[in-house]
Amino acid sequence: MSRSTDKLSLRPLSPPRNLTREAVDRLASEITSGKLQPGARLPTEQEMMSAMGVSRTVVREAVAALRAEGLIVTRQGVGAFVAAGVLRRPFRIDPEGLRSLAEVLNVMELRLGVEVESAGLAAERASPAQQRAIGDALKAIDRAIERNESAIDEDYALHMTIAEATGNGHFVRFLEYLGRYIIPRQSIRVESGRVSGQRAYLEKIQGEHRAIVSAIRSRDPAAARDAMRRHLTSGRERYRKLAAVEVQA
Amino acid sequence: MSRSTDKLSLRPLSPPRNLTREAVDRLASEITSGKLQPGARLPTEQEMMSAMGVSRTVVREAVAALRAEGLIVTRQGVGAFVAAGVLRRPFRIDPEGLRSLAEVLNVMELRLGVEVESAGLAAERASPAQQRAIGDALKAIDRAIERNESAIDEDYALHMTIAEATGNGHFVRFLEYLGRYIIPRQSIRVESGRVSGQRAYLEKIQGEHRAIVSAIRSRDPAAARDAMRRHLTSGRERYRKLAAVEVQA
DNA sequence: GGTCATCATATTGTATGATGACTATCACGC
DNA sequence: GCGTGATAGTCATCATACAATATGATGACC
Repeated sequence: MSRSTDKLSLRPLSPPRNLTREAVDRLASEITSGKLQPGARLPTEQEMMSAMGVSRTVVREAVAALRAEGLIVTRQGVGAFVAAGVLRRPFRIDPEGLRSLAEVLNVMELRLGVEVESAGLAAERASPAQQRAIGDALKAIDRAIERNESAIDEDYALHMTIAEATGNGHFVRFLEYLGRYIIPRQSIRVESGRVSGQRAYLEKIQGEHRAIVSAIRSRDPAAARDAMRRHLTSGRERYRKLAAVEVQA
Repeated sequence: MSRSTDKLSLRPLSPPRNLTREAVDRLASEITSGKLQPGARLPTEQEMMSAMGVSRTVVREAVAALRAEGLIVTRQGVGAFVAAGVLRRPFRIDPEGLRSLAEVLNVMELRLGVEVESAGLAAERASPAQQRAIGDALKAIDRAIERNESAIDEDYALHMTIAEATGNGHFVRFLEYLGRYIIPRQSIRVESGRVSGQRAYLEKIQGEHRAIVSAIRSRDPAAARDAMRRHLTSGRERYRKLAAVEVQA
């Protein structure tokens, strides 16, 4: 830590230029830019080799990568073709972009939209068993607070149980996908914060949780949505303040 | 067409089992099953070769595919490792699953959550230029209706402009991803429906659009959210009825 | 004239060996 | 202890060869 290189900032240098990676990018851009229409045939491996000046290994690995991403399909003895469903590429959030506070907040906004609807649908549809699961998840957070734990996992579990109560698997999967981006960061604050304040903070959050669950119990979608919106909005504010403190520290 | 092969049910044979594909599946299952924890090191290429009895070409292509999917990362001179963000795999909706009406409705629900929030944020944040773009998109739909067109593209464009007005790129990208799943189907109805009813139907939808845009213009997030919710909810109902008719036909 | 077997050719799939580049590790000298 | 250099392990790339498959042309057969 005492090294003087900290302030030198002679980093990124060059991103380790990797031929395969380069080839993948080039081909991908040809496709996504529309130069190669869906169904169109790609150049043969030989042509790509000479065109890009690389060996067949590189070309084949690039093709394998694009095939894995679903961008192209290959047929032995025939050639490689742009996949018909290019437009249906997976939705993904670049983890690298999450370095900045703004990006994290952006993801939280997306999550908010999904979770608000999730709470509303849960209020409409939750089965008795699901209602029970939600109640159990709520109690689990209580117990974790009692044990003076951060209750991160239990918190995530509650949101997940609510998503499951929508009966719509997409909500669960989307939250599984997004949740991981958001939750871990929150642990930073709890761990680094003063322990005395943590308890009060968790109690406040738990109050918001109770409002959500209560609305779901009474089958009031509008109230459930409002409660979830308040919960996530204040959570976003908490995160924003925390991050601001961290930056200046 | 008069051939009797129609009833023979000669299945498309077996999906051409190629070694690379097989290797990818095997490795991927090792990872997603948790046998290989994030950060764990994979066997060396040589070990995988002898373990699976394939050539290095196959191993390397499999590794390239997994790297493209973000499941593993390779470091030259060191080895291949399970990516730290395995849990953060891309969110994707299996197009095959969309055959059933229920699945399409499920996707529409997810979209509703995102778009409702999108409208709310647009009402809060839309810049003058973005407000203008939204107004233009609305007028474009009017003109399309005037021309007796289905206005599918213009409809999609309006939703997109609203998403852009959130200033949050994730909303745009998410809608780009989801939109394609939903919109195309709607065209079926319009095209197959009686033309006389189409006009009235489009006017009704356009009324909903106007309510959304008006709320965004007056910077009323709650009203914008409500209007968008009504629009998409009734859209969902329309689709449900239509699909029910189609099935029995 | 139409159908089918056969062949030539093009292309992707797989195998193998060699070489270069990068990294971690450890012995060595200071 | 700390930097230095040698060394071995590993992935990255290249080159070549052969196998498997698809396509179109050609010709035999009825």
